[in-house]
Amino acid sequence: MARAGLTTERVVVAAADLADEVGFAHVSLSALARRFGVKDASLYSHVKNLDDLRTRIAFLAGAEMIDRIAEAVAGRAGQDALAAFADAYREYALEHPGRYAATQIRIDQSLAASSPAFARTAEVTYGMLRAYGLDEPDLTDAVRLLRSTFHGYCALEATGAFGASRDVRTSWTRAVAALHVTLEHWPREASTS
Amino acid sequence: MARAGLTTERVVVAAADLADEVGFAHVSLSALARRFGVKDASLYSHVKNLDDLRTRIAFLAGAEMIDRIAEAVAGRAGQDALAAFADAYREYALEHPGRYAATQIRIDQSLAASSPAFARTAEVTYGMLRAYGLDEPDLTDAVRLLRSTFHGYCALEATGAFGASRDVRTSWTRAVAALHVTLEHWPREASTS
DNA sequence: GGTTCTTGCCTAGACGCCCTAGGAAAGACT
DNA sequence: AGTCTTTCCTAGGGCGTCTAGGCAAGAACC
Repeated sequence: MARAGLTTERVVVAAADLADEVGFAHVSLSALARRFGVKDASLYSHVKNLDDLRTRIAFLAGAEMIDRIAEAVAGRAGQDALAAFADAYREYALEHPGRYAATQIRIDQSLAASSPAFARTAEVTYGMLRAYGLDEPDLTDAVRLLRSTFHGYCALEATGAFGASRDVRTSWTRAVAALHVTLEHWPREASTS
Repeated sequence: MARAGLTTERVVVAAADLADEVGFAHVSLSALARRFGVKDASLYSHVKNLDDLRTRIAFLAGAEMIDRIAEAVAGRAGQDALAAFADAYREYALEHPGRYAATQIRIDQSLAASSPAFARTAEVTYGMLRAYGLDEPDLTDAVRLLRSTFHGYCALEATGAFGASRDVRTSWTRAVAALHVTLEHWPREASTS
């Protein structure tokens, strides 16, 4: 019988595609095996188990996403960089809902630390904020605010939590603009009540 | 054989408790039945199926949550009201991770519209924002920004996405303070570029 | 108090998904 | 050609969802 030519890489990419189509929660080894024309037991040579597969999708998505963001941010600074970062983030989340959902799973802290994508994400994010002249611990607070807003908006938009009344893109643009103003006038740590 | 005394209400509450303990994604009818000392098929008299159960948990959680928020906001205005709203929101999400996760599932728009909790949520939220004097469509944009930040922060905190370095409560307080400033200086629609 | 009716919980069973153990054969290497 | 490695297989157990049909607990009636 001709072999399907599976590799861990191919399996994970196919799983990520499947996630984008049917939703991350509905990714199953059975469905994936069906897609390859293979029995589900065969996949266990390439992936430890379902949890391992999910983690691998998360790392794949994280790497893809930060690549797109880094490219968008390159050569920009200040509000320009922030807007580029935000739009690239949201576009990835909308284009790849399954992959994006994967990035939100709980990942072992030490495992995450060893990933180049995580380091790169921190680097790009903090780099983008450099123009605002914040120092620690303000910087961490600001990053947390940004991540929260970006993720929250995309998550809510993806689940259809926003009514259709007002254009979703416009609200996004204005939210990002508001964040820019917030960053410019960020109260320094000493002034916290 | 003595009956377990199941009702839809009791089943849903037990399911919500189970969700808080093991995570919303791991709520199963089997586990729930086990908890009641009952066969899983028995639950189908009280709940249509797993999806129905999940939706009911979501409505329960949504109602509980807005009750807590409304109580916290009552009698406050401006920054006070915003902080009370935000803290009540976050506390609920942290105390009841499973219930909170349930509120994030996709719910049929018309089904949601018929829920009193949804109307109440809109009422309380828009009421809290009254002090900032915003009109539509700015109001909708502002609500979307608030929801995004609140949800994003809680979701990231819940999945352990924030490193342990900086106190999570402090970052939250400062994020809420930043939102207050943003709302006070919200650029009116006409001035949008 | 007995009879009837409703309905709560049951058994039985189909089907899907996760995962392990062990076997067969395709393709690489000598 | 013979050997080795690796890929994919079959077989099977465990757990989860869900349906169909049955029995008996407890309420409702006489």
